[in-house]
Amino acid sequence: MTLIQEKAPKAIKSINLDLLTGKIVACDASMAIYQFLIATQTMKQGMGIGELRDSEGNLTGHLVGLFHRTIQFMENGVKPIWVFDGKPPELKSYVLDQRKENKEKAEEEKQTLIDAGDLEGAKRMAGRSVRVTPEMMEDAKKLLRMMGTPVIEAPGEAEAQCAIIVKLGLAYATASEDMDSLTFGTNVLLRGFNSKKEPIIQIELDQVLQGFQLDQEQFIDLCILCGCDYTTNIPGVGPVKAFKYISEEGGTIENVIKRIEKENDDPKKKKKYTIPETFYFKEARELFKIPSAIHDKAVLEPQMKWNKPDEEALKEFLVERKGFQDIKVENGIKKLKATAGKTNQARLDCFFKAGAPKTSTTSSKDKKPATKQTGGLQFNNKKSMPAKAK
DNA sequence: CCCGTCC
DNA sequence: TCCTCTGCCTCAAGACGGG
DNA sequence: TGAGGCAGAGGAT
Repeated sequence: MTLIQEKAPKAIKSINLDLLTGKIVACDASMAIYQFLIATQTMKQGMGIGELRDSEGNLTGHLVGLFHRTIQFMENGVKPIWVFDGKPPELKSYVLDQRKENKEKAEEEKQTLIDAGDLEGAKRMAGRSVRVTPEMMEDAKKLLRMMGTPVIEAPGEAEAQCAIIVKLGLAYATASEDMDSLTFGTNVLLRGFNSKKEPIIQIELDQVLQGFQLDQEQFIDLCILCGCDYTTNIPGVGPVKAFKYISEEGGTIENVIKRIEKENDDPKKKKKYTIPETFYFKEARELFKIPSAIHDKAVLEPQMKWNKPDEEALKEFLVERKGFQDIKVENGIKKLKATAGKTNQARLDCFFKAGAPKTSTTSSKDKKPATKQTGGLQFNNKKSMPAKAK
């Protein structure tokens, strides 16, 4: 990320979501669900950590979050597709085991802190111990389908599937916090939905590549060198060295390794880099180049239909089973219905300044949002475009 | 705007 | 000696609406 | 999980 700010500042833009009116956005569902669950945790005096639950004790924070965010998208004429994870690749199991272990540790730690009366600390730990069960995923899919929103079940990682959808031209951008989407080749990445305070950041892949002077394959190797979920990296090599080596050695890790080995033999150099045996860069590279995902446009396209919300089903599910207040559900449905047609017309603005969103190229130290940005998911309905005096 | 509440 | 870079630490992480 | 702040090792000067 800091690399991009440095070498390709033009790739990064701070935007308002209403600039995406008329566009389709592929959203990483697991990521959002996880964030919603964490954000809805609260400290309960004398009772530890509180979460949103239905009468049977199942967590419901993710449903609340998805319900509202989907409505917000639709109200602004942005059509979401929610993409769910399938099976992670084998190479990721090390990372996943690690995370599972951390979660278990955090869970114990949380309990200890609650018993000790340290709710602040317990809340921090609670955030790390959140676990999303298959049932919760199914609830989420059910809800979104009832809302008339497309749900795609990826065979592999959602990130990868989102990127493929965008590459096929079926969506404008991927919404995720994870930079991996760029490695998978999404043209545009939108991030910052996880924070209600910060603005949305748009990152354009072609601008990144241009700034880096790399092609996509070289970029993949760079990302692997910098460290990814699929394999270890080389200790001592961070983003800066990785970029330097990749740039100077023709953009392949094979060449970088050759160079490192040569420099290791050089007695003048003190620093020796050891390439770990577990540096499975070739396998990782393949996963980025040809990820497990639905690549067939003809299979994806029919799944991408936005339907009217199923009012009866939503009430039954959310009110009867999940304990939502019926007035809120009704209001939500009303809003959803009102968006019919709204999503089909691109903003007039877009015709004038084709695809060039309000740029406030966020260079790292531009201070905070200059224009009192109200928050990630709020939209300036006025003046979002400088009217483009013609 | 702040902060309690949503389930 | 200074500077650059990496690695380790810590922290925050939603949306709504009433007051 | 990521982003910002800080310490220390190693190279550059």
